[in-house]
Amino acid sequence: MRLSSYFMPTLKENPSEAQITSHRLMLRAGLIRQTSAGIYIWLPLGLRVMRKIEQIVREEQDRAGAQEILMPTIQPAELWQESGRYDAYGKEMLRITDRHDREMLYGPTNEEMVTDLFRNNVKSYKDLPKMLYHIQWKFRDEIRPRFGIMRGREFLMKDNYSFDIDADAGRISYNKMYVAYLRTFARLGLVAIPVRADTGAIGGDLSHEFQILAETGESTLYYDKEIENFDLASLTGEIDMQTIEKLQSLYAMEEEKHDPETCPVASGDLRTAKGIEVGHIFFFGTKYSDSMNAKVTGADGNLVPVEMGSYGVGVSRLVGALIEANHDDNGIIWPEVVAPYKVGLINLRTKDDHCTKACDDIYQKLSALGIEVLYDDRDIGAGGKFADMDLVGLPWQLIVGPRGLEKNLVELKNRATGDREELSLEDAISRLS
RNA sequence: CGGGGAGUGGCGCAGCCUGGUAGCGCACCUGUUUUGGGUACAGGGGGUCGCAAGUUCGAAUCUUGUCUCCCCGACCA
Repeated sequence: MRLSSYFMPTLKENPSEAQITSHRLMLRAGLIRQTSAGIYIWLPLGLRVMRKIEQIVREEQDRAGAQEILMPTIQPAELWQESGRYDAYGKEMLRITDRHDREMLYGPTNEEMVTDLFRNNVKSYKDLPKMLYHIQWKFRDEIRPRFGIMRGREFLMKDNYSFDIDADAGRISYNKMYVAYLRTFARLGLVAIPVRADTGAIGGDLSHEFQILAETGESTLYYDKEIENFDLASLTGEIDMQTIEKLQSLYAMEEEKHDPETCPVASGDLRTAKGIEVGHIFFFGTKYSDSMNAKVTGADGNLVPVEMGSYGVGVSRLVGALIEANHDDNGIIWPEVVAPYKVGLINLRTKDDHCTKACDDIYQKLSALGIEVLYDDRDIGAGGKFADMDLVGLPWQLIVGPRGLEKNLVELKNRATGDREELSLEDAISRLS
């Protein structure tokens, strides 16, 4: 992509409304723009990052045996009246009336809808287990949206729902998602600690939140320091049951679940930290299948309510969380797996025909190799290009100017380490492929 | 919802107290210059001051109402 024609409105100064780093950088690097409190437009660069995160989440869901569907954002109130949550949910639910005076709502989550789908179409234990997920926009009318995308009112969430014949099978589905989450966050290069959590409005007795440690986090965590021995950011391979059991046996609690009186961990071994909740998994059994009459015929011929769980990942929130975890004073530092482009090609002298020719040539070669390149071919000063490229945070910068070209050299800069290397054109291209 | 702060060109801000129809930096456009970390100079375009009502000869400035945004708290799949 040529920057001269790309929509990437960067800001030199910090917008006054943004307090935390990720919010500031998302505005400054041209990832998002706010339209009203907690509601944002995703600009090209931000959308590319979100799509990449979404894809990693999707791949791990599929790998765990879940099947992707797409449910609507607008739901009929009847389903929620049936489960009893229409009244229970309160003002966080955005209620809408259509032209026929029918009560509708913008979905904050989809348990009711997916339970309805299930009961209408699945009748036998032979069709179980099933896991159905979608990646869809949600709306929660938060009392106070804040921190940019991190606590927005509209947000993109992956939510998966499991259906099993009994509680034991349900626990297996739960653990499959537990593993999928460990792998998902590890692939994103994040250390996400699974902590036991309150089940809140969802209900049930088993729940883990996946928390990324960050000072700007809204949750408070207490955990056994032994958890730090797990290399959580590296769990991208097969994860055996032993690891799961060990990890789940260690003390790790979200604030509401932590009780200093009964905590078994010695105070010297107890860590406390702030965390950003990026995932939350629940096993709630028959809470919805009972109230909504979602039953299947068991092997013995009797009808039994299905055992269910639900599993959420805050996809849009992860964009912010990744920035909180990966930045410096100059801007964002994207991990390569989610970077909007892999390489930023900087033409230091667009008016120099030789230099521009060389850059055009590199751009074509890299593009032909399938490498995502953001090519700064704008007619502005070198300083601005360096500053923008650092701000936007692409993993590699390929800096090309007349001075180096005289010696047939270009400069390759690693955004994360700041290391620079002078290479021949050919070597630079092969290093990036 | 309780407490606090703020709405003046795209962004950051000054002006408001002591009313006289708007200013600075950045960004933008033109030209020259410069070019390896936001180059310099000159010229230029753009706002009626969140909205409404009121006071006044006259309101960005005073009064009242209202909307929006931000921060702290409560809240929170």
